[in-house]
Amino acid sequence: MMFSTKAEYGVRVMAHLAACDGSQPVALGAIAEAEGLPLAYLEHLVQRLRRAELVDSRRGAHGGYSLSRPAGAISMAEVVAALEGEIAPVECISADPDGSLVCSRERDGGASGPCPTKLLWTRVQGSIVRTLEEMTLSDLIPETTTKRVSV
Amino acid sequence: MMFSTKAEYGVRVMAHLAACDGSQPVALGAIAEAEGLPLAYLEHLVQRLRRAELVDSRRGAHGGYSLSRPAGAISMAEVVAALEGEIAPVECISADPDGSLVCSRERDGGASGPCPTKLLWTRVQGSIVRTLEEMTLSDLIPETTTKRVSV
DNA sequence: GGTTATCCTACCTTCCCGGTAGGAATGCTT
DNA sequence: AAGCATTCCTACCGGGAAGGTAGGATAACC
Repeated sequence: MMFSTKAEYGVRVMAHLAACDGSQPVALGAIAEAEGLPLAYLEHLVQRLRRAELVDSRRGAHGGYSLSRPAGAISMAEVVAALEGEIAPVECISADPDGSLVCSRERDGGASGPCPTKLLWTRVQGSIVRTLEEMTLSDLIPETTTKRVSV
Repeated sequence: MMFSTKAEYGVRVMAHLAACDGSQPVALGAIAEAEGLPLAYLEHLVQRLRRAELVDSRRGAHGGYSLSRPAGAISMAEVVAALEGEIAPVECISADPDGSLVCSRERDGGASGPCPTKLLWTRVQGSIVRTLEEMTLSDLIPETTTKRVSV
């Protein structure tokens, strides 16, 4: 298992929101009950989604959460990144904008060339990120479930 | 970080073996020292590789490990699977040859259709497995390091 | 004002990762 | 045969994170 339940649960919440009519916010309690997940735990996850500006929140009675954008405009890469953090298969590949972190293999001044395993992990990372970016929330909700209001 | 150091270290060991002349086994202690990794820990990992029949072992003096097959015939998918176990991004996708495990969303008799998030995770899994299967150990070792004996 | 909900912080518990330890088995070498 | 090098096996352990709980503060609606 490579992703934690943060991603698993969080994606479900997003899918649930996408499946609902977005005209009014959905209370997290309703989602928790429908999905059979602990409310208190979902609260943590949805906060991440909110800070990433993927959902809007309304407090108070009849409050809840709603997608900040149409489902088709929210890539799964954004969702997973918000929940799980940076997408990197191994520490070797962990983001270093400044390139400070090199595989321990590269410490020796690069005489032996770059870490031979780096190629593998960058490719794996690339393929994961690419497939996540190719999908949006709207790809998760079957047509029948989508609001057919405007039909 | 999605893969543990088991995969990271184990792949390094395999890459090291692939880079060495395979005519005689390499002691794990030498690899541990060269890669700067704890020997006692590598022993665990290399046992997994051995049980998966990816490496051959020879005990006693001048013993060690060697690839069981030419590097080009060992896919990285095999290596990672041996080290990390089944490749599944989330529990939802965890292998059930018999299909017994369904997402909790699918418990309700499937009235609401299959778990909407399943599509996402199966695609992610597919892309990971595919890229791992496309690469072999020989892709990790630069030409210069490869034995140019038979040239 | 009371109710409904989000928001925030702190805590707790269980699991597994990364690593250690110690020895038994095996095979060279002398 | 003795000794050494190395794999093999089992057990153990400490720390950290994941998964989850608790309690209250804040905000909006009625």
